[in-house]
Amino acid sequence: MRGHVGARRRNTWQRAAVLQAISQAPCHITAEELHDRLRRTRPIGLATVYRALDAFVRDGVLEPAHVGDGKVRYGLAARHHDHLVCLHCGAWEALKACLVPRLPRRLAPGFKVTGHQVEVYGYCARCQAATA
Amino acid sequence: MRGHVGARRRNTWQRAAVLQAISQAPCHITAEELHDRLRRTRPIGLATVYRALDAFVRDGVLEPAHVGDGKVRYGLAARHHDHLVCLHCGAWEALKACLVPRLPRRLAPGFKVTGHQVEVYGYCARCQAATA
DNA sequence: CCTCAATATGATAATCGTTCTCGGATTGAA
DNA sequence: TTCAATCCGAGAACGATTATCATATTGAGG
Repeated sequence: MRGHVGARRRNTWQRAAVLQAISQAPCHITAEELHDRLRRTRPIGLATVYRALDAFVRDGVLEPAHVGDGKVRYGLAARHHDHLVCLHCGAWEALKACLVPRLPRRLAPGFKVTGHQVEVYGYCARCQAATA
Repeated sequence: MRGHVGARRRNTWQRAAVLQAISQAPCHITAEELHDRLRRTRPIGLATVYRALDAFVRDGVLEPAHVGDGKVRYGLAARHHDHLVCLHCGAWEALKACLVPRLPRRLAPGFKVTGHQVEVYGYCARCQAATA
């Protein structure tokens, strides 16, 4: 990783576009999906998208989420990142309700909490039916 | 993914070794770490380790955990998978206490919950000090 | 105890998300 | 306007995981 938490960022249309696209996405989105959307308007490099996402995460604007499919998804830091994940087929869906409404502010000495993500594991209805 | 939830599994020393090594590990472990440990005793293929892990996850014996470093960690399904993750340097540490003691059994129609993982995001003490 | 089809293993190639490299373009403070 | 710091884009490199495939093992049935 490079840069600093409070490092000076330059304003470029690429970063503005990344942030705007993410804020308009219905839910968490991958770097590649973001790249595809942005490219429909103007040419933009994939590496640039990744760099912008990394910078926003460092600045606390975006938060990453993992669903176990090998891709990192990004969303605004204020949004929830709770998912149901099927251990059999890997299918996942976002949960509307937040499972951890009151997160302790001091979980470890000096650690400043800014957000969280919950992955709930189990078996989806379809996989259960297929093996009943 | 291959295999079935209730598929017939054969007993091989490789799978037994994988399960034993994981149950003895102090905390969540990656496939590569597992492979290195197992290889100290007997030769075993990395692909075999991955296949065994996948099978155990499908059978509900193991659960995956993600810390955002691009590697999947595995642990017994009963264990907690709560982590503090620094958004700046990527450092992480496991939490002893479980943040979601009472998970609702019915989050979605037909979904059978077996476990969960919480990632708490923020900034570690060192990164805060470095940019104060 | 044998047979044999189903399944597992291992070495390695392939995949694919992500990061790195580097020459050239932009930004913004002075 | 100047210019150093920073960013961009294209593609190579990287690394974790998965696929391939020939061979070996397992275990239910005879």
